[in-house]
Amino acid sequence: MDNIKNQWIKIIAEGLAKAASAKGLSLEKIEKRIIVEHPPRPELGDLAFPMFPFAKDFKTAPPVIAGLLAESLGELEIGSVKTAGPYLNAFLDRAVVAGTLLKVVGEGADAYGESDLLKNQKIMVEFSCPNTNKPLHLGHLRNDAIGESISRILKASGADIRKVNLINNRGVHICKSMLAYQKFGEGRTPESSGIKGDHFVGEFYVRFNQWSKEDPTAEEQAQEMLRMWESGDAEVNKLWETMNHWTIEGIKKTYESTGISFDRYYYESDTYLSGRDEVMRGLEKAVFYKDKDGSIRLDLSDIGMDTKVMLRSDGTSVYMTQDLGTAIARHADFPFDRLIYVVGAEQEYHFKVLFHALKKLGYSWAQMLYHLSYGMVNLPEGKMKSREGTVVDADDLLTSLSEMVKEEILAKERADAVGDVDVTSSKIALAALHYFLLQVSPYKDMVFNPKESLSFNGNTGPYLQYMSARICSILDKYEERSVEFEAALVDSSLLNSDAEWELIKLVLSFPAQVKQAANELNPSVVATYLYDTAKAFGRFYHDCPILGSGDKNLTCSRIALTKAVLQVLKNGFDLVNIPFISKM
RNA sequence: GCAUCCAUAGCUCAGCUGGAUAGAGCGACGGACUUCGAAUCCGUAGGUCGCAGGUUCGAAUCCUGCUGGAUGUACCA
Repeated sequence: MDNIKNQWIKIIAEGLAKAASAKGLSLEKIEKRIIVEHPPRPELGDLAFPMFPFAKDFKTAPPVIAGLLAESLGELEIGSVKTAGPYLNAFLDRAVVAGTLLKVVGEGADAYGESDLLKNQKIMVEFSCPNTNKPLHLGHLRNDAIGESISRILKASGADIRKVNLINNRGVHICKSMLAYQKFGEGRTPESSGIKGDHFVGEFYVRFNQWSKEDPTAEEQAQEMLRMWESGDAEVNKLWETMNHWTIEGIKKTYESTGISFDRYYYESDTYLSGRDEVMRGLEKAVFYKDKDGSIRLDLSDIGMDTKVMLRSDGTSVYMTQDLGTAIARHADFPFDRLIYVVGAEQEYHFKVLFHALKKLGYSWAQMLYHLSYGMVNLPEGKMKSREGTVVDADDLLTSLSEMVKEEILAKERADAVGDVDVTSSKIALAALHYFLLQVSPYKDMVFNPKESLSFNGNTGPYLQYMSARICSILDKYEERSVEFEAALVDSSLLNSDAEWELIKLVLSFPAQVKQAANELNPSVVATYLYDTAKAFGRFYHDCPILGSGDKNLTCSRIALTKAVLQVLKNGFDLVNIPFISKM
């Protein structure tokens, strides 16, 4: 589609130049000034060229220029033009375009949509970053969905991607669940109690908060445990290792069930020490300074901010300390051209300071760091609050979604057709969830209504899956009846109805959509595109009988188009982590 | 207080570097299954694009101010 647009820009530029010289005028940088748009309604044409920008050159009204241009263009081989007020609209030659489509998106074109936009670029993407004291919640699911999808989109754009996680496994909040386990655990384990590890540990975190209400020394005891941990106390460390393992194993199971993966895990417990060393070096180099209160700080007055603590007065680390260490370790491991932190908008200040600190420390790559800031997930009743117990647990949500899907499958009596009902249910549930989370622009806050928003009708993930499943079923039938169509030929000129034409244009615009998503770091571009395409297919197969078209060649051509649509849906699903299923 | 972000249909969201009559879904109402699975399709109703200025031939989009909301402004993460 890009090629087609560029061809037209050249033609329009030549036409304008000709029209201008006929009036004794000469235009400069015509091609760059030409704007290509899509007319608001398809019957107006396929491409639109507004003439407003040339009004001053010609010293005439845009509608007149459009007329002059149409005249100077005359008859064209690649389509036709028509004036519409101040616009010159182009109608593409449908047969030619359809022909190129079928060539480009042949069967098995798994690479369709990929580009070399970011060729030779090393990009690291950090996302998820859970604490090891409780299981994942809905907020993490948005983070995971964005991180995974962005990584896939950038990879499809040619980048060398490294997905990384950072496990927040140290600090007083971790000690709280450990302490509660010591007090109330009675030696139980996730295995012995039959509870997933992260949930098991999470229960003790909740237990601590209950206990701390009864016992005023609880907080103090947790602090003491942190000191013991930092000083390397063997017993505390053993407990820490055990409980961390439980949580991480549990969280990894959630990743597995949501299709999220990482190339490398970093652990805060490994990086906070190197971060501390880095702060000390920064102190020597006078990048940081020692405050009167004994803490080591960074002066941010040069960027209009206050000061920020890099290391506590007692020498222990803060969040900033370990993030410095982590960033440096990462660049050593994988010399990235870009590092994208997928982290909530509430941490914008933190990253501003982090990036500035690294710059001041002399790391030239500090300017390659980017905070992909995303908004909160709220509930219809308001914010999720752990104190009020309104936090939506990730595993629980996935389970209840799957249950809802399963009921639907049974109600529609599709159980026999889909094969394994549970597997299919969870795949559909995942599609509902991921589509819902990714269809919203990342930077915006969003409302998650578990009851209404995750319906399986309309603008949803399951709708997309439904359309692709329908395609599969049509293609199966076509194969079954292949004898009937043996001698048929694909003839792109037969695909000339409006429904087919809209579909063809959509399929051809897929690579451009992926590029846009990569440039904007915005998976919702792909999500929206997939919905538009699925919807256009829905219209097409209602309007245009495929197997029963009454003409072998037409059927064969429509099958080729249908296959192209399936290919685009498949490739697009992968970018937004929606499982492809052939039956539902 | 200051800083950043957000405000589009009853609800949830799209709207590309400014361009033609602002679009979907849900919900409401009305149609379409003896014909490729109706988790579908088609139609109707529903909008002062928060308010007020400005730039421009032209603004939902860019600028300024205001109102409302979110977040941040920790030796928490």
